[in-house]
Amino acid sequence: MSIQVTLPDGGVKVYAEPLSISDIAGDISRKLAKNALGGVVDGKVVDLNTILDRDAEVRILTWDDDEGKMIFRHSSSHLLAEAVQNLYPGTKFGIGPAIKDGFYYDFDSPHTFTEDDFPKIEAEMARLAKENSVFEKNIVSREEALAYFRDKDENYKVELRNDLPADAEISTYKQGGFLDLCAGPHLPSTEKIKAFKVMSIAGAYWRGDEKNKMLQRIYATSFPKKAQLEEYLNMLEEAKKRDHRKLGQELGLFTIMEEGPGFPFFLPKGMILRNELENYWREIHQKAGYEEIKTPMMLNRSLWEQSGHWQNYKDNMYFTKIDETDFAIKPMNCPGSILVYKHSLHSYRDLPIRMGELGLVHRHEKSGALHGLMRVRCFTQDDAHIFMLPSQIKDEIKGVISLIDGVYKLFGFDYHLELSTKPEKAMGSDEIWEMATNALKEALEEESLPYQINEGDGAFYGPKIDFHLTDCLGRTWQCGTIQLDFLMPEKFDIHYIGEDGEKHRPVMIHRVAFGSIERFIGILTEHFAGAFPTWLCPVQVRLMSITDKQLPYIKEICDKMRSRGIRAEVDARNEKIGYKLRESFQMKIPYSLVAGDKEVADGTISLRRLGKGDLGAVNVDQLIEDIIEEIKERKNP
RNA sequence: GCUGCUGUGGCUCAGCUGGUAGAGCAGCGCACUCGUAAUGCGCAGGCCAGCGGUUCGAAUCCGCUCAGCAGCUCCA
Repeated sequence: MSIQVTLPDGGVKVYAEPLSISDIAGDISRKLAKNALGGVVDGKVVDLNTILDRDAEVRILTWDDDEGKMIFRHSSSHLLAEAVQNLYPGTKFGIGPAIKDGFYYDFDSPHTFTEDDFPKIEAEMARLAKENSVFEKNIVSREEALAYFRDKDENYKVELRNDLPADAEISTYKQGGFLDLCAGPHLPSTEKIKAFKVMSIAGAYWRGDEKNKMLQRIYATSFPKKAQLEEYLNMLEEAKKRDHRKLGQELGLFTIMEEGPGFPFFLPKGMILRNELENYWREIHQKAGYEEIKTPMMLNRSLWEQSGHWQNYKDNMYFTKIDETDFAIKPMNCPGSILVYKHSLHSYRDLPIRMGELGLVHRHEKSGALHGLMRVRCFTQDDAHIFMLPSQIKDEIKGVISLIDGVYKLFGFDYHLELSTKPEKAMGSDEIWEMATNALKEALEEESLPYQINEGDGAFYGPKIDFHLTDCLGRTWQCGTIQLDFLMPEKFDIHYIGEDGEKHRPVMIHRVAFGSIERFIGILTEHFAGAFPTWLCPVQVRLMSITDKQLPYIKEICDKMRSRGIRAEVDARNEKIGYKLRESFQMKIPYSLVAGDKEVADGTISLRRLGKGDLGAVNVDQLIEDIIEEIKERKNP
């Protein structure tokens, strides 16, 4: 008998006797043996010490593989649980999975954890890791599992065990003095876990259900090397510096006051940025054949009942009364757009009709959900609704995809697509849903765009394509969405007159590119760390003089720039040049221009470009043309 | 909404175990007229989130409310 192992590169190794994944790694190279964290056998992730006794395709997992990281972090979470078990007797255990960037474990403990406990927990974890306990796997019967955890009064584990399918193989892993109900896989032993840090503590509902008890969740992260942990912590620091709430405050873009929780105020500087975004938006939509409308912020309740929003979202809507009649503040723009469509008759020749609206919507978000500009109670959707013939669906979807693609490319965002399918609270028949979902799929496939399926995450009236963009720190944000809708046209009984002179039902697309302008500004702020492209900058140029003597000279240049549409200002304060420059940099102003006697004599100006240092004296007129060009082209820094 | 934490001048923060507020920055004034990330001096600015309680006395202790932060839940 021999065992044939096929490796990812297509290479085949033949072994005479059963052997472990770890042995295979060792046979490939010493380095791989050292770095191996687990394996994949015929597509299944397994422990490194799993014995292979048959032919299989094998891949060795290291830290470079996502699955490898998951194994490492999952084992780390068991280490955390063991530390907590030792330090805080009486604690019951929930679940402890690996997540992106780390892991957590949920505890139900008589002790209330605080940050002060972190060093103690870390020290205990370090002690346990050094003991290099082996992760022992045991297959147990349902009864054994039940008996063990019931005896220990581990009611959460008992619940988990009870919910496992009757034919499921139940396994436990034990390292040191900690035994957990766990499917694995795990590291061979704890010694590889060299660098870890307890990050935070937070409440979390048992099994993610807000009806259940809230447990204490300890978040932590771990790495094979100390340097990697340091790097990760530095990245977090960087993200913290870029926090749009902090930068929004420092740069004077927006503020949120106690008087209006979740209702942001845009300050003059933020308003400039916002208007620039909206100008850009109007420009590209006008080119793409959209018309712009504005619909009322408050409309009769019956409209929302007709659309289905009342039934689905009334708890998150704001209401008021006018003369005994209920009105709702709009949480969405589509019913308004539909009324505009209905307002006149449409011929098939007029379709598609693309109606855009920068619509201010209000939604009652729970107080705990609010977060700067990212999650607010009123925001502006850069919305549009396309009414079209069924035959136009694919082309319109492609058109929208290309429009949104252009928006993200402009800011240098990468993105990926997700297709969200029928949710539980969907309206409409399965046939309609299938038709709509297939239309979206076909459009994506014809454009050869890769996408993931996001099962059950569609809107109640239709499936959607979501754009998830990645910022420069690698974080992802869901922004654009394209929703295909056969239902609203029916609910609102809208139609067009076809070639045959009869009434027909149009199909609708709902779509946004920015998503929420407020949120997009938040994302841009973090993406650019406040150093926006010049075209978006509230102040594009700041002029300063060495002494008061050159003030008239820079004022003249400032006027010239302003007359050409550049947002320039003079810092006329009687301060040293270093002081004035410092503030200019802190305000992330792209162009800092300095004039002393030399520049006045030569008719030049000294240029210091944000992030590029002192560029020396330049010709003023040429500089003006360059800046105008940069703004016009909407170049990135 | 839930769990935990926080709330002091425009901003960032100090204020030990309760004795009725302090700094830096920003602002204003004066002097200096200066070459690429903070010139010096002076002035002004706070019912310590709000309400109630304990106490001879509360920014400090307790309760409630509001707001914020980190998660959870939710996000058409």
